[in-house]
Amino acid sequence: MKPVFHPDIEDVAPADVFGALADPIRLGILVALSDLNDVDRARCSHFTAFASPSLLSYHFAKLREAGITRMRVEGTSRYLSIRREELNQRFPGLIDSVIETARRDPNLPRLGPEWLSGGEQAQGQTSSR
Amino acid sequence: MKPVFHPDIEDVAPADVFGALADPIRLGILVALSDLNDVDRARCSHFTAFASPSLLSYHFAKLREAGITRMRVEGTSRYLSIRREELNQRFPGLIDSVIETARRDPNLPRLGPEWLSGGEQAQGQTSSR
DNA sequence: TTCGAAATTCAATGATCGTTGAATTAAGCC
DNA sequence: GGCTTAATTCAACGATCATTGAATTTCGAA
Repeated sequence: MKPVFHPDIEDVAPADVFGALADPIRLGILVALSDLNDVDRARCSHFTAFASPSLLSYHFAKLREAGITRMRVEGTSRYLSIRREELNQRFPGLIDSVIETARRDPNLPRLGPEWLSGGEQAQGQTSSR
Repeated sequence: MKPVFHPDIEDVAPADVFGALADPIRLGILVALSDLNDVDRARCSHFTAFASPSLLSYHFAKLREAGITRMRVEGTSRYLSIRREELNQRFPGLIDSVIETARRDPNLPRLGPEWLSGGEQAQGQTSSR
């Protein structure tokens, strides 16, 4: 499997980053990734409530191409995470205040509690559905 | 003169702010406003090196409508400033890390030194031009 | 009252954006 | 092999974007 393109963090311009943040769905994804205590627990399919699969693919690509997220391929699944260390090295403090700002926005799409809590339980459907 | 529309800061969404920041010219304007020690010393015409007058008008409007800048009308001139207190109240810490991030970008348009230093001298042309 | 400077408005352009839905790829499993 | 699931790709759409250049508004000063 071809392992997805990620830009070198030094090639990312501030305007590109802000462009990628200029959308409620993408801000929702970013907050959700942050809520997942980060690394590699977020499969793309966790976000089906946010938008259709093809639209999600589009938004994932935007975030990735702007240097904000990393995507790890494993089988037919993809795992997302925020490129925290690199972002903090290149734009110190920025990503945290962005996430903090987005987290306070009540109009962003949010992850259901079934994905949040610990992350260790079996991931079958929850009662109501 | 009709005194220009400014959105209530509470009506500004994070995604709107990031949208307004997703452009090098606007980031350049923002950094320049910040460099001008803020309040009300920045006339629109200070930015003629950044773009054509009509394009500048367009970018000024974007920043203003996103709640980032304030525009004070005085005669035929307009004075720009950053809505710092309001932004900090609504999105604590955000605008400072945005400006700090933008300030480090070497590719943004910048103000010539004739506008910067003290701001008290006569504003005639500088030697070379 | 005419002139000039400051800035905006307007119409037009090509580019990019967000969204849809259908088709496609790729891997794991019976 | 043939399903099923995960996710992407592609073509299309209308909307918004950045940019241009010409016309317009507004005010102050000669």
